[in-house]
Amino acid sequence: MPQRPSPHQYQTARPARSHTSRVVDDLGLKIVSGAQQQGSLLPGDGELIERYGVSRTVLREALKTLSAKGLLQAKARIGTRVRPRADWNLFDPDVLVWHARIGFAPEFLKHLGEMRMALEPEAAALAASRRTPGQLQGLEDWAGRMDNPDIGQQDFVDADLGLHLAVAEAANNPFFLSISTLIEVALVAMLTASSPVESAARLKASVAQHRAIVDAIAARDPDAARKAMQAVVQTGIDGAR
Amino acid sequence: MPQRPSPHQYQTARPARSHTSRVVDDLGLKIVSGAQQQGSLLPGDGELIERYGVSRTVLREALKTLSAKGLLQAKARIGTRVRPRADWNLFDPDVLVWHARIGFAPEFLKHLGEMRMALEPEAAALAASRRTPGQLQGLEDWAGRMDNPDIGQQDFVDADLGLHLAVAEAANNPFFLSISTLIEVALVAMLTASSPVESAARLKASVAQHRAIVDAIAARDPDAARKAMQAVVQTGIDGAR
DNA sequence: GTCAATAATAAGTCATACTTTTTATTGACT
DNA sequence: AGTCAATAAAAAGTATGACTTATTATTGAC
Repeated sequence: MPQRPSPHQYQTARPARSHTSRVVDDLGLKIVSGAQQQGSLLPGDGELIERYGVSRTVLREALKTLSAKGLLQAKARIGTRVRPRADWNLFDPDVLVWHARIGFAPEFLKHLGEMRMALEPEAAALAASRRTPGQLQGLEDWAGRMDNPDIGQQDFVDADLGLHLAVAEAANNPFFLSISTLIEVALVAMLTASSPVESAARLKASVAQHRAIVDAIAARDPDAARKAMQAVVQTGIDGAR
Repeated sequence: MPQRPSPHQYQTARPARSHTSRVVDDLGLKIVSGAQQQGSLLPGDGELIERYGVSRTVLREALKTLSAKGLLQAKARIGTRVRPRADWNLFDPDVLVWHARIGFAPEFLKHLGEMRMALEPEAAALAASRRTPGQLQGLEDWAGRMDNPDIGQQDFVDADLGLHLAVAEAANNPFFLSISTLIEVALVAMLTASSPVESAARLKASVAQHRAIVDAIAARDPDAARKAMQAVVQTGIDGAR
């Protein structure tokens, strides 16, 4: 049973409101949600052109975009099929946001948590050995923002997210940059799934956990950084139940 | 100094030799290789249409595909720019294969190794707790194939790759399926970078290491599986140095 | 019953004209 | 001189219609 979608505004939310992106968005959402099933054949151009009230040009460019993300495959004489989920590029920011928009099924939440547990602790460990002085300063700043006692709910989430993204960046490995949207979606998903109003005690504990990550990175201690991040991610997973 | 590209045939190698895919391929390679620099403006349609000898339709669909992968961004009145590498979807199979085709810079090899080290041990740990009987059988089969004393070079690589992909699949988490191409590219990269003819002793050691992974997964021992996979990946990284 | 010619279908391509968005320029007005 | 709004220009975006190619199913000869 999917949780309700969160009101969070994802970075990926494109202001590009062209006809093409409207069609991409709607079809992408239909596919990810299962309204257009895996392996199924899309309606022919004629029907889709009529459904969306666009030209063949727009429709084809939209299908090209979805094909590029692994969601569709066109074959002559057959038509355009929805590819099996195993072929989707789940790390694609759009695909991730579509998953977020349909609400988070517990199963999906679990899978997201497992990815965070694989990636973020390693990112923290790498950051500990490779962070630049400037990156460390950025991390300290984010930790400082979280530590503000009368911080609002939204600002806390932003600071939390900012810190995690800063860790990923400080790993100085471009692959960890590519998972920024995954971190964003996963973190927001877990915070959304947990109680909307966290107790002051829990907030304080969270701040301390995050501070431990930054301290370990400051001390250039990869193992401590990894452990500290594992604790944070585990807390997030537990909170989301 | 990039290593030479390997002769390996990647799964992603599309037989789709349409005009569009030719343009996508060529431009994608130019961008990834840096021949078309990050942040730079692409030539106007007129010039690209002439360069590739295609229609505007084909050119636009190619640009849409590259935009979908995060490589390009179009803005009215400005033109189409190559986005900074931080925005590329490095997990996209095509983007990965383009990286492979230009040869592996030591830096890129290091980053790939770090990703493997983050992902594969966790996949092995998850597989240990979640693998189905059928998946276990598949793993045993791959290990058996590697163990053949008079196996050829190519068949050994195939079995090696097959086993790693089977572990990722047995994690029963769709995100780990999405990194199949990453595993493939990284593994081939490391085998390519290491000595082309491995000694019999090293091959035997490799077989034993892989067997340990399968045994741990069979025994439903996540920690042992994680450790065994870490050893394998570390060996690959060391060999590539 | 096999196999090759062929018909049918949907994707792919081309050419052209037009619309919208965004930025730079121009020129009036304070 | 400096501000600001009207306007021009450039490039992306959209629309339309006709045509080509690839692939599969059908047909018919052997």
